[in-house]
Amino acid sequence: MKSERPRQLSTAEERRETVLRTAIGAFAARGYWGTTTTEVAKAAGISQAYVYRLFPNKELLFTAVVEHCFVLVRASLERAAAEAKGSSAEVVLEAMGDAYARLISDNDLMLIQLHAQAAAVSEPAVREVVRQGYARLVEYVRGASGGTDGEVQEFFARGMLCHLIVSMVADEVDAPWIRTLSAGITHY
Amino acid sequence: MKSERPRQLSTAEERRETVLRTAIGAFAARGYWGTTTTEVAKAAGISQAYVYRLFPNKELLFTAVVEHCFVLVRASLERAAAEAKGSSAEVVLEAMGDAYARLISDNDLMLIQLHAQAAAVSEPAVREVVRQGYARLVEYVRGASGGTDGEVQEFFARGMLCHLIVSMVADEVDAPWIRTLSAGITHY
DNA sequence: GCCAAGTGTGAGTGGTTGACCACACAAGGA
DNA sequence: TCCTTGTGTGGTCAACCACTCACACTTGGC
Repeated sequence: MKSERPRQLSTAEERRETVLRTAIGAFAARGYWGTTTTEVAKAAGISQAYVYRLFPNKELLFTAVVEHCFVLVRASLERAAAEAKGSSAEVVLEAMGDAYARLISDNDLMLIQLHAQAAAVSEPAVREVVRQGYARLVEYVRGASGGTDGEVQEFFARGMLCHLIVSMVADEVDAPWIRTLSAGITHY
Repeated sequence: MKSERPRQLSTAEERRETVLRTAIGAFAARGYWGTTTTEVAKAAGISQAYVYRLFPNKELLFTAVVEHCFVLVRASLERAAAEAKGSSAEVVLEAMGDAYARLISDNDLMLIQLHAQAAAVSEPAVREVVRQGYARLVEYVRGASGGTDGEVQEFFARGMLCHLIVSMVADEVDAPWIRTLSAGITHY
């Protein structure tokens, strides 16, 4: 017979997905080295020991989270590109930029990208995931928009500028230099 | 009588400067949370205990290093702007970009900026230094180049793109997406 | 030579971290 | 009912971290 609640315990796979989702918020604040596995466990509502049942070690946990974020970003761009299909490269890129702005309105997605970049410097496994992530992203943006190399490059340059603005919590500051940096960058 | 070597011990001020200089290399790899004060001490050739005589705590040590890096970057841009004085905004900005490319050819300067950005997210003291640093940088670039808001913005956007390229150690990879991202970015 | 001020370190301290393991409990088929 | 398989945790541990302190050595003025 089927019980009322489908299950009392989750399957390991379900738990892994929960951890992946909630760990974004945990790692977003202090990145790879500054975030403890206990914090990740608390965010997922499980014990710290169980984190190590689901992931072999901290590095693979982090790389899985980063990979998951890249998937989310790509999915968001795909939706935007689908809606703007058939338009000029400029319009498609603008739609993608807008989708990105919406996606990261809670900032955590973007902060993971920033922290992944920082960790990539000295952690080869993270570097590989970041490379793969941007490789697919760049090729997807190029293909879906049909933009030139220059347009695609500028698309990502603006994305990186977003990281800077968010990491400085620029919306707390009102000054000419901030307005210059964030000109034309939508903020939801 | 005057001894052969002017001094056997350094003054505290000299030591502080040594630490500031050498700590750039130490923090460049793993950033604020991933770098231990022991590593900083080793890079400076002093004991870990003495680091704490020269700086009250790790946070103020790191912010001092970040501040020092901003000073170096600004000085480099100033030299470039002085040489290109009187030219059009485009030429001055190009000279500055080239100077920046030369300055960070060893990558450590840039990596400190990246790690400072990452730490700024959750460390208010670091955030303040980063804000101040970019505030002066943006205003200086605007003033010295006479460029429009858009030109200045693009100048910094390209700088951020540099951070991404360096953090991924992109020069190890040869692929279309890498060439798209790093098109026109000088590499010494 | 003496002494006060400054430079520098070895040897810790308390607290935290990533990782591990024995064990308890739930599920569900035989 | 029993028993295998899988879910989940408390308790622990060695290693490590930021930070401290007592103490030794140098310097330079007298």
